[in-house]
Amino acid sequence: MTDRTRITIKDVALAAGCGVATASRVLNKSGPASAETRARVEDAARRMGFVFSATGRALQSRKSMTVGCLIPSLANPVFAEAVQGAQEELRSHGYQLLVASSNYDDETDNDILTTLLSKDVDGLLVTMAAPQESVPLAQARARDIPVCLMFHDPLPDWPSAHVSNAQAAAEVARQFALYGHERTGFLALRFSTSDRSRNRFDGFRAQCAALNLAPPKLIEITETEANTPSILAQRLSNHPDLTAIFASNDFLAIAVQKAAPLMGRHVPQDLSVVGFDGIEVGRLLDRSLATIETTPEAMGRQAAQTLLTGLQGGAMTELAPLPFTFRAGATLSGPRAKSPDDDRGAAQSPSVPPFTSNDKQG
Amino acid sequence: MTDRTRITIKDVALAAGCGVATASRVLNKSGPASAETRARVEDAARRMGFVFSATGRALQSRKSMTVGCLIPSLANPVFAEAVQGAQEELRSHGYQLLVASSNYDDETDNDILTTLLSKDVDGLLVTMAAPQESVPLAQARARDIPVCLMFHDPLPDWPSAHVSNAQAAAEVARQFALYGHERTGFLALRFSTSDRSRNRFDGFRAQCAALNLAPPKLIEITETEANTPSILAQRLSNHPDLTAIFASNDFLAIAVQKAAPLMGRHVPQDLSVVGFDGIEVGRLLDRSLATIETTPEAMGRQAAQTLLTGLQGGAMTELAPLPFTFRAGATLSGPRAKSPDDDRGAAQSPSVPPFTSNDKQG
DNA sequence: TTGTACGCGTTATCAA
DNA sequence: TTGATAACGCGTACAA
Repeated sequence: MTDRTRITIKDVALAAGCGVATASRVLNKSGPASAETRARVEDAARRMGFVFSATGRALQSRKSMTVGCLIPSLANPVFAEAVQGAQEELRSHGYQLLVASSNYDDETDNDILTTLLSKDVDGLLVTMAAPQESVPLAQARARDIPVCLMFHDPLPDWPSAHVSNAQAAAEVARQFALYGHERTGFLALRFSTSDRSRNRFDGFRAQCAALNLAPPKLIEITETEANTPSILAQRLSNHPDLTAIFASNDFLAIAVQKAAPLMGRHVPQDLSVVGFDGIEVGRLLDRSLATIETTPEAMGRQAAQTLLTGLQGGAMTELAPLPFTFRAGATLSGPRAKSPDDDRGAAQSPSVPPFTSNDKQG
Repeated sequence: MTDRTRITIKDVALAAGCGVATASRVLNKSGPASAETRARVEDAARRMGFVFSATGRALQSRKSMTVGCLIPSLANPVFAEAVQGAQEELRSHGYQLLVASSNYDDETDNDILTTLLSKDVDGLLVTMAAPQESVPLAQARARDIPVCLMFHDPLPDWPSAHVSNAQAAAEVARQFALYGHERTGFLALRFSTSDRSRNRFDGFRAQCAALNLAPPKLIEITETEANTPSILAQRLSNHPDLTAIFASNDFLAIAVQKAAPLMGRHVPQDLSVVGFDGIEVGRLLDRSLATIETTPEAMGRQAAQTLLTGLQGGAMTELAPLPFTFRAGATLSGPRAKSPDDDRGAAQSPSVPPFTSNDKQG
């Protein structure tokens, strides 16, 4: 009954008793055709269940209508949501998304980019370890393929959908100062390979200096250390003087909360913790997590929109940073030593409202 | 300097002073070539930064090395993790993943499938509302394109990576019975369009009957209702007699926890709640969520593996269900009325250990 | 209004 | 060992 091979426009033309060019014109509404042949072609196409081959089309038109997307991992909801936003935006403009994740591996980043390039993607959405040094990313540029980064602070050569990591981190320093903290730490995963993490630290350190806080201690840990509360506790107990820790993402902040009791410290009385990202979970926790709230889906959407203008031949200018919000939470209070009569450890509000980056810049 | 157009094998052949066929053989190591020409070709290719066009290849070989993936949403970590698992597995075998999400919309499901088909995907990984009635899915079958479902209970025509929704739900009924609950409810989102939800309800209801519990009340809600605690509380307060609720996923279960206080009921003393999926968050909550724990990443991986055998021409047999675990949590205890001296509402352990599907079947 | 023929980048065939 | 050529499915220039 049904032929098990692909139905091509040639088959349709044959069945409709016309040439392929005519069938193409009818099916694409791209040229003249008599009402009668139009009917015959459309009928045949419908009957046979004809669908265009995007491959043949891509080869001919040099447009694959496909965008490549490279991210560290879909297991992190921050990235998954960004991809979700980008996908929706692109699909509504006829583009499909080729998605691959690197598991935070530098070499895999470039392997994936090379593969995506060979797939003839029309554009690229990228979050990776080292965009500046990536050969395949430079090749994309050389081939005039629009690229938009996500999550990265803007780089000289590449537009990026982002929140200002430095400004957001500075706000954390401000909050710590408001609550009376003086000795703080910055807890980072993959510090050397993540410009996002480094920029957060830089912004944090600069603002600490501006506020006359002690220079923050940088505490780098591995994934294993992060996932093992006892080990994390040990690492943290090397810094008994710190009263507040800024974790470079929410998962790390939550890990600190779990590790704190193991070193005999209570959050927030003995140790305040602030995260980054604002994942939904943070709200639902026993002690709601104080954090910088971002909007990953909007970020993906913005990146996609910029890419679309690039795809249409427009100029891709540097993107304005997306807004972030400092979200107050039960993991941040004044340090016990500094306020001896505050034994309960309940979060005390500082005299200023939570900061929102919207307040500063549109 | 650099030409802004794609470098093809023709360019390489020209530069190496040989024919395209020879260049192809060298670059693919697919045929004979003298050491000397081999060197010239490889050198030219490297110099010019040549990469094969997967499009040209796909057209010629009728293999796109691309797999289409349709899921409801990447914003749900359960699906995102499954995609992550599948992507890793497929990439290690040279396949790329074309990902699209439908936002749980029936029509979009089919639109996306049609698009993926036109992209000449070699295989399909699918979670959708109504696989049985999908025309494009049937077309995939007609074109001999391997398809593996994810999350769906096995259907007559399609293999599916899954946990047994009915068995898992039955285990929840068993737990409720152990704790002395008699009047239970099943809270569902998109009940009519989700076979997963329906199968959970069926399994739950059947086991309730087997255990002489009252038939569970089916409570269907909309997304809006789920996201607004006050409304959800109102909906739930229509069922004051229920002492335990089985929510069709963890997010719903968490929503119930948030809504309960609004109707003056405490979890778990006045109302026990059990979820489904076992998302990481549940563990970290104030009251850890009792739930059915599943392994979405393994599910994606399994689906990908099956698909790979199909891609290699092997037979895709029905898949054994993946293991699930009942995870005890602080949201489940005995009903207050049934154990009047248990005012604290602390979870009391029943006399049997938590169930794991591994115990029953390999 | 219609159809023929070419080229997109690749690989397989086949003759040299 | 090599290279010319056909074919994959499509859109389009061009001729009819």
